[in-house]
Amino acid sequence: MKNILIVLLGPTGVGKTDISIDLATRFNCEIISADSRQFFREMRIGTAVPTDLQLNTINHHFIQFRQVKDYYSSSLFERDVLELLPKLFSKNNIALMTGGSGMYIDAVCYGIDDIPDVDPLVREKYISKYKEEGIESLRAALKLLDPEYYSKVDLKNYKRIIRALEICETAGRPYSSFLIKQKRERDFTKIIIGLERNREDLYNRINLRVDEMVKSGLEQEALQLYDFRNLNALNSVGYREYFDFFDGLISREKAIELIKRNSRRYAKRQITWWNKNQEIKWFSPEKVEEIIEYISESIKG
RNA sequence: GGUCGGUUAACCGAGUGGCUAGGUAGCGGUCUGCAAAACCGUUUACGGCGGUUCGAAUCCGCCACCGACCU
Repeated sequence: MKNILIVLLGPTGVGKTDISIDLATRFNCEIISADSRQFFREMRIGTAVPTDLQLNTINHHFIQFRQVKDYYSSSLFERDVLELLPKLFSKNNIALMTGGSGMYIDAVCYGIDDIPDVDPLVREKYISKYKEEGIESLRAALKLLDPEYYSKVDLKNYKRIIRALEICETAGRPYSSFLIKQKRERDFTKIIIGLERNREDLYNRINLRVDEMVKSGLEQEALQLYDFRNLNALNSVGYREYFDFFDGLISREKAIELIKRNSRRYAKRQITWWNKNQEIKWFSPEKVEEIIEYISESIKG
């Protein structure tokens, strides 16, 4: 019997969590969360982690298993998921992965090139270089070390340039030489389900959900994480806006308004990411029966 | 009824005769390691009708609407 990974994806607020519970119950499988912020145990309200009831009903993996100070990446996620899957498949040939982090999902589904780990000090060096000398000096360095990538990158995006530079230095060869971009074969079948709603409904849901998070104490949660505000994990919608409020830069109302806006934009970016993936079969979250039917058919076929 | 001020894109808002202000929201996109990140692109509007002018958002007249004050 072949192993199957059902992937349930969709923009933030579309309704993935509830459906993932339905599907996991129906197919008697466990859930792998592919949400780059739900990984962190200190971030609960702002990342809309499943309820305790949901977590108790279905076995979840990769939820709140790291601390905000920990380093984690899509590559580590690929490794960890591929390590976990055989264990899940030994119990049942179906597993369900759900989430909204496009790059993490792609890493599991299609693989990601092997690129050496970077010494944090090297990274620090280039970050300082950027801060002190500006992006122009980064460009100049990249042009020298990796002209091929230089001709392709977005030269205004300092993050991309820094990444390339730190790899060049660590490996002693151009970053672009690592970018094979070959899809990896997987020993399981993927069934990729996308959830979509019309834009207006989605945005209304996002706005309402933010209000609910606020009622549930998002401000308090953010306040507790204030000391960690410079960590990458906290450079997240729902937290950084509150940090600005704590710093007196904006009003509380403004912070909440910005959380809504930034969540909407995030959702749009997610949609854009998936737009070009022809493997995704899209459904309305209202049509759970159709999704189940589609999965059942795919499993048989 | 009168006097004055105002009416600019979804919103805010600058612009006094020719040269697409700007901002925000929205929309579209990029993407191989902290990705809920970072970055890029984008909407040619001047309340209505006439007039002056080679040319009007800009000047003139009338009308409509909004606001303030007067009666």
